[in-house]
Amino acid sequence: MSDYLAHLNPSQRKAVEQTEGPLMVIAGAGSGKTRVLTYRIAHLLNKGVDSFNILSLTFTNKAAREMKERIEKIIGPEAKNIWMGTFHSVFAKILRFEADKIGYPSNFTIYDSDDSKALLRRIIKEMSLDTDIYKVNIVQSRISSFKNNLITVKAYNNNAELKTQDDSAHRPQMGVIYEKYVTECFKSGAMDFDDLLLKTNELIFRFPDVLLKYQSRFKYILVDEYQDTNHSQYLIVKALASKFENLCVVGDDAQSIYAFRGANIRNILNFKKDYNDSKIIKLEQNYRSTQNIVKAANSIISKNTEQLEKKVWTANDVGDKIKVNRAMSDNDEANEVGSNIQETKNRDQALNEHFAILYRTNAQSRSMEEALRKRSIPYRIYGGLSFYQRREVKDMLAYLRMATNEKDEEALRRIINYPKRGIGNTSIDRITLRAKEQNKTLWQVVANIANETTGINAGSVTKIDHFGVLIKGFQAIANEQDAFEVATYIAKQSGLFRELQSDKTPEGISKYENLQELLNGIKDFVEQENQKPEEERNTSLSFYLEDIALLTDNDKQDEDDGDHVSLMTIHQSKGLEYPYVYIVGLEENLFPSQMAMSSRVDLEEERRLFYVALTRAEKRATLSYALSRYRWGNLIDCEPSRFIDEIDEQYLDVNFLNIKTNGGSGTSFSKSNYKTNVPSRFNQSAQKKEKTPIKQVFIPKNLKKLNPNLQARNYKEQTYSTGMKVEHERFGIGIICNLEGVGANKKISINFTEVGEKTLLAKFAKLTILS
DNA sequence: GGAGGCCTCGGAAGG
DNA sequence: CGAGGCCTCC
Repeated sequence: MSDYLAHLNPSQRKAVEQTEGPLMVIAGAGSGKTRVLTYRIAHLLNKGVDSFNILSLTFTNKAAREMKERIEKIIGPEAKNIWMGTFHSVFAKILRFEADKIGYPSNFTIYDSDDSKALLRRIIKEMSLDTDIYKVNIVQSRISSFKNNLITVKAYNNNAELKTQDDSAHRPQMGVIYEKYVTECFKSGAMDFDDLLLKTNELIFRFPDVLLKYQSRFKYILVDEYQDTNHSQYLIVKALASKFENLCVVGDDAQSIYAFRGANIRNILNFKKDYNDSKIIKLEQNYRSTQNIVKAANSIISKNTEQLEKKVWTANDVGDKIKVNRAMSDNDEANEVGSNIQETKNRDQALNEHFAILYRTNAQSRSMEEALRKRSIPYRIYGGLSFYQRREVKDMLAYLRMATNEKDEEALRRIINYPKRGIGNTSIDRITLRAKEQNKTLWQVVANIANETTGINAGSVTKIDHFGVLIKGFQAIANEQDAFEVATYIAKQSGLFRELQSDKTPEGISKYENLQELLNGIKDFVEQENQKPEEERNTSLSFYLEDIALLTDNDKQDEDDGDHVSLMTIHQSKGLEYPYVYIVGLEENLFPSQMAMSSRVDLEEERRLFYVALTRAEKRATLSYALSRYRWGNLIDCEPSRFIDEIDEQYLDVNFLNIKTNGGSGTSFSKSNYKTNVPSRFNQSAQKKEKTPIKQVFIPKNLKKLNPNLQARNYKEQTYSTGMKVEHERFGIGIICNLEGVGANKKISINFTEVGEKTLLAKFAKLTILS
């Protein structure tokens, strides 16, 4: 390992050797960033730094894992002691350790965004708010941005500006929703992803001794993809590094494509101001791409106003010019790509894995997929629904969660009636109401249902009681046996296994297989733990759940990695490289996205996205657009993207004339063209919806659900006879013309004045007897 | 209580 | 067009 410095160019070498003090490395695309990071850590250890004193933060598990593997290769098992992981996983670990200080149990649940959404949906509904205005996605991203900017509920309520924003977006209840959401999460012993950062901030700012402990421990801190950090992450890093200031951040402002989810590009642009005696090293030599690609990419990114100055260059061949293709339709475009891949494979003897097709939106994958399938070219689509987000997997995990954290309300709601066990919405609403009245958790009511006054009928009480006993049984063994034994037991006893096994549809079979796969994963986990020395070993279910809470699809390792063409969104392609890259759908309103057109800031992010796309290519890049494409079932006309015009012509190989349709000289957009006076996209969508009549008038709809008395009245058994005049909520007035069956199955036929004859079940037809 | 039809709405995505 | 939440109807 001693000659590792010889593998580096002068700037890379400086970045590795400059170990003391704040350092920012601006790493251009393809400039050997990962190499620098790994060698830097190796160098620290080589110099005698204790591996326990190093903290290395990344954004994805994949990046963390890869780096760990590479470092292990260089320095051996010593690498295992380094704290290396994503922001979320590292701070979740610390939070579990210090949980009691902020009032959380150490086995707190981590709510994923589906859990958060379900909770928010319920809160909005309970408050009887207009769901067209209080859209879950908007509310969620708003709360997320509060948290990522350390705006607690209290801070929100003291912040006139934010409140005004929400008021003018017709969402004056935002603060109340936020407050309820936070309270519910806390009651459930749950943190969402943003909490992992927010609570870490709370922890280190409220408890100086805790901060000092970790400051002293992490003498050397490295942060990868610094341009993607949000404010919350920025503050944590700053606090932890403030004792030793041996902080090395690596990033590329030109590749910042996550501002939309809160990343703050200012963190990288302001590094110099934040750390007085900081050094900045630029890695400008690109080892990946041809000259044409590098220069074309530079010519695009130069259109952005705000960036750190750097000159990315390459010593590689000039290479082919960038091809621009035009197609009549999305399918034509896909066929062109398909046949082009076929030709290239034949001519250059390229493998499938040398090709990537990149697009702006996932919906574009379908036509590409068809074109490849037609030619029998193996492909793999990346992205889509992650394994852990699949319904059947989440159902199983919900059982496991209930077994370890009984307060977890989202988990309870998910499984209380799945598989079907006859506990319906009415019962659940009554349990909810009782829990509210008694200030208990749902589980406390469920677990003791026989002694709770809920108004639930005896039959349902028995069913709920059975459910409670079932879960108690799971809880009892959760700490006694290892995760795999517990999970297998739960899969059988809960009825989940039976439920999925009985479904013989293709989807059902695949669900069953997914459940099996989950169990296999748990088995692997247990086996891995068993290989560890006894004092480090932890095969418990709760430890398993902590382990996977922060995993995502890409983290499930190497599923059949045959030779295939890769299809993915540009966002997913970040950090990857391919000899041949096709960037498709270069059309106005698609790329740049329609939603990014109204502000310069958004448009610049789209442009950086294009920069990322182009710089994935090593040998050849091909751009294409279609003149028409199906979007949501409609055929629409398309115009070529302004981004094509923005590339310096000398690097382009345009296969037809007249691509410029924007009225002459393509590069002459003025700033005012991009910028209209739309204050924010929140306001925008609210204004659009203003005409919608406000639903709040119909409050009773929701009240009824929560008020057992009202509900009971409707269900009261009534005696009907033929000839009676009755009124139905929806069908209006009618005369009973026939009665059939007895008790619960009694059916009533009614001849309604307005809608004619209907047959209804007596117990559900909410009839009022008129005469 | 629950199966199935209706309606709505749609960005990119890490943890 | 397609997925998923919601509502209806038995």
